[in-house]
Amino acid sequence: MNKSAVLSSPTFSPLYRQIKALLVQQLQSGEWHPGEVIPSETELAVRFSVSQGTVRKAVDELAAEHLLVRRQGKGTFVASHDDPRAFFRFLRLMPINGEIQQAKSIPLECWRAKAGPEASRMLAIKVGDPITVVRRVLQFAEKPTVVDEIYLPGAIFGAITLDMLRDYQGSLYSFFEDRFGVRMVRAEERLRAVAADRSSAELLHVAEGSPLLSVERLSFSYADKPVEWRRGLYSTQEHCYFNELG
Amino acid sequence: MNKSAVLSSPTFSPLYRQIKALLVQQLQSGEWHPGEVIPSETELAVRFSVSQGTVRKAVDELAAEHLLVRRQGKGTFVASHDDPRAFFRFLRLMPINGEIQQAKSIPLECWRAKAGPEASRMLAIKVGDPITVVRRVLQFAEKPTVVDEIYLPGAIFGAITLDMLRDYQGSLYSFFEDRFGVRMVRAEERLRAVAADRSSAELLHVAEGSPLLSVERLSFSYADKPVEWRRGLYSTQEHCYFNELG
DNA sequence: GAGTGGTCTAGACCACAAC
DNA sequence: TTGTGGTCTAGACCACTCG
Repeated sequence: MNKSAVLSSPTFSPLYRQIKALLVQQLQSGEWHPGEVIPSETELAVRFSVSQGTVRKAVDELAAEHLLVRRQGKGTFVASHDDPRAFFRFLRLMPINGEIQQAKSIPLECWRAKAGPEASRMLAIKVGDPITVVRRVLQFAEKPTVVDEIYLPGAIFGAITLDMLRDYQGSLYSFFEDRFGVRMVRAEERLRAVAADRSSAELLHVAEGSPLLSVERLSFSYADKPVEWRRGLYSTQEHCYFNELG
Repeated sequence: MNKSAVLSSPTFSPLYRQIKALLVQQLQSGEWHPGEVIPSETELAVRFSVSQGTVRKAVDELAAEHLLVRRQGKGTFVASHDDPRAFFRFLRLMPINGEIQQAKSIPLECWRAKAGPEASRMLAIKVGDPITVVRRVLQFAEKPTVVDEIYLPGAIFGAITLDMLRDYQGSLYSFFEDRFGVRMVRAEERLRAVAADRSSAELLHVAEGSPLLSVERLSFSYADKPVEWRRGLYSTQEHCYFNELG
């Protein structure tokens, strides 16, 4: 194999990154599903005609980005939102006092709409394209704590119904993963403090006008494709948004 | 060197982690200062009697944790808060519209006190131990946006005065680094939405009772030693707290 | 050209999990 | 025992920076 031709190309990309891109492509194409093992490093090395160390470096990066999960002695797996270790990566709310509880999602509404200027900009679709909107409440220990409004491109999630959401056991991202083959890989959140509107105040059992944490999130799938935009209002009476600055 | 004795010890720690620990120790002891180069990989390999690859893996992890910064062709440097790339790692506030501006810190007060139960718990010191408290406002484009109250262990920061803070050009963490040799390595933040009290409302030019973002931060130096606890109130009229969920 | 970090290889051996 | 990921080594060569 003529490596020098590859290595000295004008837009230099090391071999392991090319391997990485191939692996991401496999993940994106749905060849390997969340929770499944991928071929061993030695097999991938043979398949791509590179050394095991090069595959290793590619897998290392994908593991650091939480696309893959390594388990010594068992193999390398496609990351999944079913994995309990992934639960609190996208929901940063924790009780101020007391231990962590599991959240319970209560879907309220689900309807179709056409993308307005904001949704179309966020989701990188055209104004007027179909979108699906979900409204739900999140409870901790029976107490309503978050109200979310979730905007999804209809092209992908057009088939969602309220009943599907109600029947599903597990997190919303597990639902997207299992039912629609869409895995959320990373997200951007923008937080502000706002006053509770009447409707949210009722749902969260707080006074109208009391301070709530507004969390806008844009989630991306493989290839940095935006696939979900949501706005949540968090009651922070008994919970706080936890963040680690590395 | 008898590696097997090391490798098969009951609390197994790979060689590169031991090297990493040694490097952290050097950083902590102040042998290498922020902004300076550290010895080259090959020299460290000789010094520690390991291969260059092992040193490399140790340095890789420290670079990922932002303790070191690698620059191809130049060397490996001790990370510093003076580096513009580090500015926005600890201040996650950005304008909702418009481009990023530089923050301006306005120190208001600086006094000594004795640690109460909360400060002592956070800073891992005894109740009654001396602490230094700083109060300041942060401005963006001349608009007051954040009011901070900062609690520091007096044993380390007892010498701080309001004049020192006023005279210093640069961020507070650069100040700690330059003047006290204390480098903040990571931090935990807890966010809530609260109503503005009278004093903060005046400082931030908002109405009393309007929603503010409360950000409590505990910062750690090397060896996970807590060295700063602060509470900030952020006005999120024109700014938002940006967070990336990896 | 000399020195630094960055990539790639090949091979040996260790730790862990499963059968 | 076998197969997986994890560690460690030694050496070659590439890319970048600076004098």
